[in-house]
Amino acid sequence: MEGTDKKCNDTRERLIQAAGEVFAQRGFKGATVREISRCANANIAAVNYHFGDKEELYYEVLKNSLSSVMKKYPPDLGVTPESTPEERLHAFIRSLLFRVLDESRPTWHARLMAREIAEPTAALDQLIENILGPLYGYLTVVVKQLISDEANDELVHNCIFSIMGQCLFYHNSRHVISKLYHKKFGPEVIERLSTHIMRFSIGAIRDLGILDTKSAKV
Amino acid sequence: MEGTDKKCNDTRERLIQAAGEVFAQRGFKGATVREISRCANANIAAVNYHFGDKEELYYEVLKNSLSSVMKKYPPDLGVTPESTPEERLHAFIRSLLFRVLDESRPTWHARLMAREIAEPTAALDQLIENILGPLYGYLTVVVKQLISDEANDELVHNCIFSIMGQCLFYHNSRHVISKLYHKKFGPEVIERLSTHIMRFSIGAIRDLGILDTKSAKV
Amino acid sequence: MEGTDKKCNDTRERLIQAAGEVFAQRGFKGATVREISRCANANIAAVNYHFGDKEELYYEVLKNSLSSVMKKYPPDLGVTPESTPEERLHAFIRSLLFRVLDESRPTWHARLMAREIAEPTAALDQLIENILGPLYGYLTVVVKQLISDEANDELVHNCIFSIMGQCLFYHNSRHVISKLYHKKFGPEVIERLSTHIMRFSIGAIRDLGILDTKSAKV
Amino acid sequence: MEGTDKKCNDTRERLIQAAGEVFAQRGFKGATVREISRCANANIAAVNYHFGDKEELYYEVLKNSLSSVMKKYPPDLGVTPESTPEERLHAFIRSLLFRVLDESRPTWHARLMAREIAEPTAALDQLIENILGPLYGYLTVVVKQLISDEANDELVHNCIFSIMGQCLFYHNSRHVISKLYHKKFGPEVIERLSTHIMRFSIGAIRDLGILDTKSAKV
DNA sequence: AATGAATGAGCCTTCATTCAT
DNA sequence: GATGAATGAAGGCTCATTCAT
Repeated sequence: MEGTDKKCNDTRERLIQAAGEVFAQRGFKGATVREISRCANANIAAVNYHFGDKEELYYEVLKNSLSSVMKKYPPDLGVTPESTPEERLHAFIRSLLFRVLDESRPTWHARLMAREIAEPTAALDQLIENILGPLYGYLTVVVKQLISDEANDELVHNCIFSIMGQCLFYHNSRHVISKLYHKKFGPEVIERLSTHIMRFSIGAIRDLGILDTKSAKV
Repeated sequence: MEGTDKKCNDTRERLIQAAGEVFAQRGFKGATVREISRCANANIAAVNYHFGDKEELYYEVLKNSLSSVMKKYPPDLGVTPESTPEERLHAFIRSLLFRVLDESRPTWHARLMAREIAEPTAALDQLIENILGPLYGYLTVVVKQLISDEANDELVHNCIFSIMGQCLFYHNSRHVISKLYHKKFGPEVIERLSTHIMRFSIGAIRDLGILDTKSAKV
Repeated sequence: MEGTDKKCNDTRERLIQAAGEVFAQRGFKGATVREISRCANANIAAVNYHFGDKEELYYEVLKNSLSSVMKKYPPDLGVTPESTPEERLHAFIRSLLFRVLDESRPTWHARLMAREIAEPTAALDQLIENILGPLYGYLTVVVKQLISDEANDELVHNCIFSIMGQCLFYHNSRHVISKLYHKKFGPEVIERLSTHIMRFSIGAIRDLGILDTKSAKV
Repeated sequence: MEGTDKKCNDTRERLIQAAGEVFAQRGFKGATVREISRCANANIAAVNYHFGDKEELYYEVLKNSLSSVMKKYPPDLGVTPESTPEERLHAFIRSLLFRVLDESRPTWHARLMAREIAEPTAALDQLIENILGPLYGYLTVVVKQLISDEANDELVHNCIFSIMGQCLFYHNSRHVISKLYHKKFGPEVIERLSTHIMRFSIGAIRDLGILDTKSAKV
């Protein structure tokens, strides 16, 4: 009994893993059920048997991705209650960069989400609710601490976008960067990039914070 | 006389325009020759007649896009020889944001390029050589002027990426942003965003420049 | 048990039979996958599923044809070890004529080979290696026995070609013959033709053999 | 005036020549109007303009071929009124072999006819009436002279077929021959082949003639 | 529960032909 | 008279899906 269940869950699980890889690499349209099945060492009908159709498989993959990522990378990864806002920001950036750039591990989770962000399907809402919303919320708190709790909302949003944009850029433009500057994103490089983005952002926020405080006073 | 030319070039031109829209919206794989032909009010065989095949049409669209964009938005758009580096940076950011975000005009050019950047085809090299290379080069000069002509190369690159990342973020994450913050990117909003990115970046660069100068002195 | 196998092999087999007919009648280019599928009572995608593509189906048909023909018509069909060379030659001619002309059975095998001989594809090598080579080899032995074991090689080849040519003519020119002489190739006619070719060839070979023996003596 | 006519007839003539080559090489189905037009340095619409459609062009090519061949190779080529039947037969065979095998000249005429014989179109009747009928008729006379004027009709026909078959074999099986025996058909080889066929046939006919005369006497 | 076979819609492309000048 | 553009039917093939076991 357990054997069959195991076999069955095994196939299901292998399909999700394989589909994750393939969807992340080729996109929803570019991925074929045949390739996914082959990568998962499963029958071609297995996808429809286990998930109904290709689209449902995609949602399942994304859902699986969300819970997996939420477990592995809590938003406050590596910070203690006593950490300064600067430390929190650095940890946030570092964590995001590693998730998005490190290709030494099977990181199709982040790459798949990047795809979903750029070209949303019906699953975007789930992604926002479970991952992106909390992520942006956490970053909002950190940025507010850096500026001032009474900071102008628009300014805070803009700062968040500036930080997120810097991080995601390295993923979205990775092909151009590697063609233009022959750069590969090994762990040390990622480490230095995260330091740069942290400094760049903190310098900027301090500057803007002063302006904001002034204008707020007026 | 004009009639024949017009008729003949007309179909070809209509195909390019239609293909631009469809490729930008659905990607190369997702786009179908049938839809493109229909949008262009052309026969389905017209694509093959004028361009040989779908791939060649795609290249032609991109090439057309390049020259069109290069004409409309020269890298130093709106600056005079006497402009300060800050003014140049602002102009650069503003121009980039408008190209990428303004949906009041048929802006498939920029959207198509964003696709090509995220998921390159064989045409990426052309795009880099004709557009992205010069763009990054121009920005490099401006950033160097802001920091110091002898600035550390890695620092300069990182700053460029930070600026580009902030701008492109609004395109790549537009769906998420509009869902999370119900923001639409009208002209005034874009104007304010560009001011923000300019200030954010200049504040940061000054900060980093001081650090860099110090370390250089050591 | 038998049911599943039967159903499954059935479609594949039906496709091969139907493709044989259609290829033999219309040639590789003239045949359409749609017509083959229809003749085989199969879905149009079945060809792709079972054989990959049209070309691979063609090879499979020809390969199937080879083994089928080799089983039914061994080169020494109907002769005993004690048969005289004349009897062997008659049996050879008779067998070849029946294979090529008898339209009372589905003889697309021979007609398909005739096509392949006249307008070869990449599959010609297989045909030569498995069928034509042995066939010509067997005929060579018989002709050598009729002339002399030390017969001039060129003479032997020429005699083989003369014999083969006489036989194949009735296939290649069948339309012209039936228009000019209103001849249909029923079994008795084929029987008489084979007798004619046998006599014609033996008379000729004896004549030439005498000449050859003389010149060899000189 | 003459210029335009010349130009016009020129195009028409070039189309026929080009179509002859292409039809002979690829067959009716395999040939494309585009390739023919290109080979003839003509516009793609020229075929339909001058001939109505592809099929009509084919007929025109064949008709042209007939008259051209009839002029160049009269059935009694190279024989005098005093020639013996043996000399006539040799001349006939030699002429046929050269027409069919000699690839040093543009001999698409014969190759096209060979195609038409193997896979007739509606134009076969013309071919038979104008070329093949007279050809077979001439050969009938020669063979009758060799046997006896009162020879059995069936025997005469069979002998004709045996002779024609030997000749055409070298064309129809040329690919197999060159693969099996690495033979190329240069002028000297053709010369020797025609001598062989002549001897082979005359030897055979004499033999059969004796038999026939005997049976006729009975 | 799980599979290999079968399906039909839809893809890009090629073709002979016709149209408008 | 002659041409380049445009047409639509049909080609081979791929795909996600369903069927029959």
